[in-house]
Amino acid sequence: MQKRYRLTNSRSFDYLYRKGTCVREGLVVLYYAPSNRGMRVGFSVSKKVGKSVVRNKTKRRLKEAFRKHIPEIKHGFNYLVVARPQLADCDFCQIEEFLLKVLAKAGMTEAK
RNA sequence: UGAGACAGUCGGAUAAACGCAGCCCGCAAGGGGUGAGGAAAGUCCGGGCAUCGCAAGGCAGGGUGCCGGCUAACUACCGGUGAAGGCGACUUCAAGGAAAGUGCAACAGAAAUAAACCGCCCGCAAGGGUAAGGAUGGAAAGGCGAGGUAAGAGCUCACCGCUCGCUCGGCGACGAGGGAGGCACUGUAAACCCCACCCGAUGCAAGAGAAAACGACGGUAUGCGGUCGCCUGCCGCGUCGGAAAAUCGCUUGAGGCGCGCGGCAACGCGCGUCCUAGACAGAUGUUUAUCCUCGACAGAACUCGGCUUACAGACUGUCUCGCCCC
RNA sequence: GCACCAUUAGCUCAACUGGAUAGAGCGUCGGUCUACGGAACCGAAGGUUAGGGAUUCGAACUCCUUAUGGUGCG
Repeated sequence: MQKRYRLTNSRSFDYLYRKGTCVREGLVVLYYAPSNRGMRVGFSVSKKVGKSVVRNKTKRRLKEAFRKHIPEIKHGFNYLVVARPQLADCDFCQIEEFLLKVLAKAGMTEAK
């Protein structure tokens, strides 16, 4: 995922946690809020998920899943994807499925 | 063939497509190449590097403690000595001083650093001699045997231990031999302590750029401040905002690999060769194909040398003890 | 990343300078009382002193090491 799509400071994270709309689906939680600088996304995998190896792997898979679907996702919003602990046990297909579901529930996927 | 000791190595492979982080080439489009570990971990020691006030003196505090070597440095590495354990290969050990001084040693026991409860002997008794035997304890006055005696006793003797000289070997710790003393002198220093040696503090969130203009508050040296707990000494004259981000530090280093030489080894020297992550919400994933033994512990954040801890499985070398066969 | 602290019964804390049996409150369980319950009173159970090793005659206490939890520094 290219750098221009990333959230890069903790202020944005705090803003999304406080003011963003929250949608839960399965083992993935999504926060989103309107943005005036295109689309940006951050990923949060806490220490509850596991050790550093497990957390990094989970985060990479989330990134890859998000990246595959960037063209279908509405721009003009900031997103924050939070992983729940059991997500570390899922394979990539499940993670992708959870991500698409939560985005659909939020109404952020554009009809093809 | 079985059991074991020590040392060491590897840590799924190959290919393609789409992606990610630096780097290089290119005007651009794009292309090329590189990309986690043996422990990257814990942060237990020691350095490099950086800043602080000249890093100076003293006290306090801390660390280390057989000998020799190695190193940038270390108590942690290597080799040896001694002690303990193991049939053995081999392993483990913070291993100076208790005769500088102080403290502690519960309970038990007659008695705990000191001598008399029972006992034994002499004696009518009073009293005296004695440290063999007894129970306690972690520790009980060198051990054991013989002589000796009223009974006993290093009182005497042999052996062993201890202490102090001597000779020889070793750089040394120490070892071997032989001699003398005649047992005074319990343990504990990871108790205080003594002796010897070492240590300034803070850590890349260090710090550099970086210095200010200006504004607000305070207001005079017997004071205040200044990366040492205290003192001396030294230096400066206040505090806050301005000030936040980007950049640098940031990867060529006591570097890796190979060969040769010296050394038992740690390690050193020489030659050749390679450049091999450098992010800052923080880079390794997804899909497909083939193969196998179906893949453990685990993710760099300034850096290096050690230590410790985690680890599926596979492999190599040297050695020890047993059993069987020739 | 760096610097530190703590761990004792189910919970909150004691235990002196290392000395034998690790103690208190709350909670739990049993009993007395009551028609029943609460309160009160009586009694009991509950401990690998976080794990391992070392020093010592002897360790909750001293030393080393590991684990877990927590704190500070932008």
